[in-house]
Amino acid sequence: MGEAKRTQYSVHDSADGKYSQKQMSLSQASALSFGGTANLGHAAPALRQALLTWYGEQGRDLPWRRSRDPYAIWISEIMLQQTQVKTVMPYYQRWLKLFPTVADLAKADQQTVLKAWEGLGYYARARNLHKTAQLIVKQHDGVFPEVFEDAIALPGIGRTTAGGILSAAYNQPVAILDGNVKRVLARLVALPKPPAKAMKELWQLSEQLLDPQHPRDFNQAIMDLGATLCTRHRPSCLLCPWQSYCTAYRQNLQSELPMTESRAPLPHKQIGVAVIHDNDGRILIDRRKQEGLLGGLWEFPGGKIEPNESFEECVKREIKEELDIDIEVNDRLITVDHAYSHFKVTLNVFNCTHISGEPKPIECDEIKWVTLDEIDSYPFPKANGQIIDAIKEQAKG
DNA sequence: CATTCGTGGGT
DNA sequence: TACCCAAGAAT
Repeated sequence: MGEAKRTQYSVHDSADGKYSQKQMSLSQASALSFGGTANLGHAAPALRQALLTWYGEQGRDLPWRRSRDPYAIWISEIMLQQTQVKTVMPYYQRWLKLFPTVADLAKADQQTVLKAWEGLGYYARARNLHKTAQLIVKQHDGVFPEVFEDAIALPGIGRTTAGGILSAAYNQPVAILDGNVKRVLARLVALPKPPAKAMKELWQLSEQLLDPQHPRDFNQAIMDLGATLCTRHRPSCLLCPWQSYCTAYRQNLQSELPMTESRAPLPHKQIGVAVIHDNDGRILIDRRKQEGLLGGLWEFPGGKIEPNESFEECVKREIKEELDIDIEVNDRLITVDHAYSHFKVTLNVFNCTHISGEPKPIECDEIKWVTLDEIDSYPFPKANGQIIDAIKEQAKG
């Protein structure tokens, strides 16, 4: 190789700035020839063997792995969607004590289910768990379905989750493609594009590699590999059972892969929020509609500020529109900044006094006046926790 | 195929 | 600090 091999250029098309800017040499870039089905068929047996041996020695001891109960495994798979193991652990343990069986979950009311989920985020997962539990009781004799087509037809269960459950609970040879597997495979073949742009190829790879003799352990093992060694930052390649098979490692690209797509900055919204007090020491809360953001959870009413509007005007207007009552807007209680997955908010929270009118659920499902003792039994979004703390603090002092 | 869905942790 | 990302699914 001559001088050309050190030629620096962006692998990505910087013209549209879509991919993050990372530099690599021409020889490295030319090695990124993966397109379509990778030729890993011949190496699959050796890859399986190396991975399973490593898993036997270094695999994580996780509570749901000690169980073969499809219900418990299902719960864990849903909780683990876009959520780290460490975060899930306490929720998982509490959940199984609250709802030990599918039947227990099915007969619970949604508020109890959402309260158990409170703080985990992506609340459609909890609503779908509840719905699906009732479906399993009614349509599947109370047992999580063993047929892939039946499983993936259930609310909240996609291809990866179905594969995760069927392989873990029933040892079925069904492939998975979660964040860990995507990253591991992207490095293994030095995938020359963001995983999101190569889903078909990655699924093929996952299916091709899956050990038909040990699907349960293989799927768990490849996830462990991604979670503990083949991490996003500073991967431990020297300890990796796939080191000698890994194209990224061979090309010293492990820190550059997988490729990422840069995202537009999140929009920021200013929200006016009302903590409405009545004359009996109660506060008004409302339950959000089932669909959309934070569906089914409780909140303090309010809404987005309009151009050339003060926070006080915003709060008074929103409360009139949403509840059809008149209030007096008093002092600012607290200001809460919070980031959701696709936008940021500042909650400008004001103490308010109920003046007149019976509140109507115009843009929500339900309204309640609650005391500070009762409020803890309602599921609230994370950002509202600070507001509740501030109200309690205010009541003390 | 792109967007909408939470929250906590890491850099 | 600000941004990225984590055992994804639904629309």
